[in-house]
Amino acid sequence: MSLPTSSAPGLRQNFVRDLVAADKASARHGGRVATRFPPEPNGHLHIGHAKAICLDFGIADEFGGSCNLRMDDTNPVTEEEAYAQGIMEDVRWLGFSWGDRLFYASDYFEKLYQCAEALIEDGKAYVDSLSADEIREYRGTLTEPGRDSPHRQRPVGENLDLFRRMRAGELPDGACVLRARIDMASPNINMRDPILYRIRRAHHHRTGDAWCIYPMYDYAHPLSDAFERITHSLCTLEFEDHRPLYDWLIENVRGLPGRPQQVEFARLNLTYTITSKRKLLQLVNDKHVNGWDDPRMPTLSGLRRRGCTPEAIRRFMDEIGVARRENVVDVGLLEFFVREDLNRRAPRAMAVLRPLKVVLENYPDDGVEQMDVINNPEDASAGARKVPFSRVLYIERDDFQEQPAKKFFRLAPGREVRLRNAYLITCRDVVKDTAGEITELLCRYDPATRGGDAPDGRKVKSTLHWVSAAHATGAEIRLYDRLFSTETPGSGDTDFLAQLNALSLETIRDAKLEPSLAAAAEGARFQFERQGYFTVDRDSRPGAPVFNRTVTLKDTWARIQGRAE
RNA sequence: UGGGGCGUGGCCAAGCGGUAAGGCGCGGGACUUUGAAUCCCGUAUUCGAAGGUUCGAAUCCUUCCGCCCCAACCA
Repeated sequence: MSLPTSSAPGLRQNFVRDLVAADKASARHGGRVATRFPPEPNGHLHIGHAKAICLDFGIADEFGGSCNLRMDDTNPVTEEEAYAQGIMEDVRWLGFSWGDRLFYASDYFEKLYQCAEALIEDGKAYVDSLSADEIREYRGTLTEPGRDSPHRQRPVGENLDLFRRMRAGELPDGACVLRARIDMASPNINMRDPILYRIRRAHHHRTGDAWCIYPMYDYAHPLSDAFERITHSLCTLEFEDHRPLYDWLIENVRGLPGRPQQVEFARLNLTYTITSKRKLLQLVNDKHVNGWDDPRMPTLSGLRRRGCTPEAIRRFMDEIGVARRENVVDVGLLEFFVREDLNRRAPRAMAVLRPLKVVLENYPDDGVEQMDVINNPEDASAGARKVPFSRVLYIERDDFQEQPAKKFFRLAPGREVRLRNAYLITCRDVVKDTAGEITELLCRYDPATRGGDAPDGRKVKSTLHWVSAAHATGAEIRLYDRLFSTETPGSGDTDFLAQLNALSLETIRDAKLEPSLAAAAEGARFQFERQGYFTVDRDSRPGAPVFNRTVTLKDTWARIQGRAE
């Protein structure tokens, strides 16, 4: 009954796949598989949505089915066309295609309306004139049953007339609603005569002012699924309690062309990561970040700008699986896949974030050599380049310790190390200013070690990256460490803003880069030796690129600090 | 005695009556012109707990414990 595991690239651990496979095998939906990804265009997609996207499109892909992109735009007050456009861009970027199957729930408004009239005619829906407060009161509580509305027995003809007047705009906002007639005593609150339509005079981004009544999610969703002949309507766990209502509508609305089934799975939670649209919107609105695509944001556009690849995200989703269990995945796992992917494709480059001057006393004053450097040891096709070397260089400040700690292998007085792809050098002296700050290192190089190998076979314990001072390109580098927020996922309405301290952004303005990087194109990704992976930001200026750090090397800094102690 | 879900190592997660996959992390080793990567090896006598059924249980039954979701004219 279950299909071979790990057939498709990804979706390995996945109960949904087994379920769909069983349905397909038993020809439950005529052997068809049709899914949909139904975002509400009221914000931008984030990493949590990526799980749903990979699942919806992945399942369709795996079973030779189709996946529709449907904008769930039934609430005009929060939705905008610009968001819909952003959503499309993000889904495409992630690597999925909906072909010509782009839909809007608002396209179904007329159809949905006709279905509602039919429901009324069948005695299965009625217009309620209670106020919102009264409806809440009549609904009962978690432990007490609800009570029938005094309007519950309104005759069909009257319901029809009122509903038509609702549509015609004869009734003010809030005057009444259309409700399904199900069971006010149901233990499932969603079944206590749920509201199907409300009056809301708001401009809709697509239908304009054509409508003043709008369908509720619970009504529009199952019917939209049926209209599109969706077979498997995948959604997150919180909609579990809505399934009986979903099924009720599928069964009680006449003439539906399909009989979709709703299947729920657990949403993705990531440590340190905010995946609440409301909070993300607040970050944007309150200007804690510079827009939805700020590299600190967990939005797909933010991750993209930060240099994260869609391949890495998909691999991540494959690996975390799909289950019905609440989960909080360590963001380090996402970072692992970003590193894994970038390691293969990002060329290496030398960059010095916090420069310390090194003068090679025995190197000719005006000498310049072009060193041959491999672009990516993981990828021979990436080729090689020339990097200028001269008497005055910069190395990383952290790569020197005047009094080296026990496990510190890099440069120290009297010690010999290798400059990557260049020479072995030995530190002879330390120059300080009047304040005692180290201003430069006086070193000697071994002319016989060009390329980094000693003819006599002697070894050094460390290899440093460097940049020729006279040739260096200045750059601005933004370091983002551990994304977003320290708030514990799922902690609800805690003051997450107070915990944004991990939304750390350190900007280094005087970093020194090897000259080849001056012309790096926007979006290009590099691994700066031992500093992590960096991406050229769109805000770069000619000759002075701006880099965002995509992700650090595996715990580099923690290890260095830990071992240096 | 409201309803609906879920509990497998630090984090995910397979398993569906035959004697605990895999990934991340972690520990150890090899290699190394990035303390990265790569490559080996190790990492749950145990599946929330307690009973029971069975030759045999994480898988079946019973009870208990814990966690999540639901009372928007949001989705």
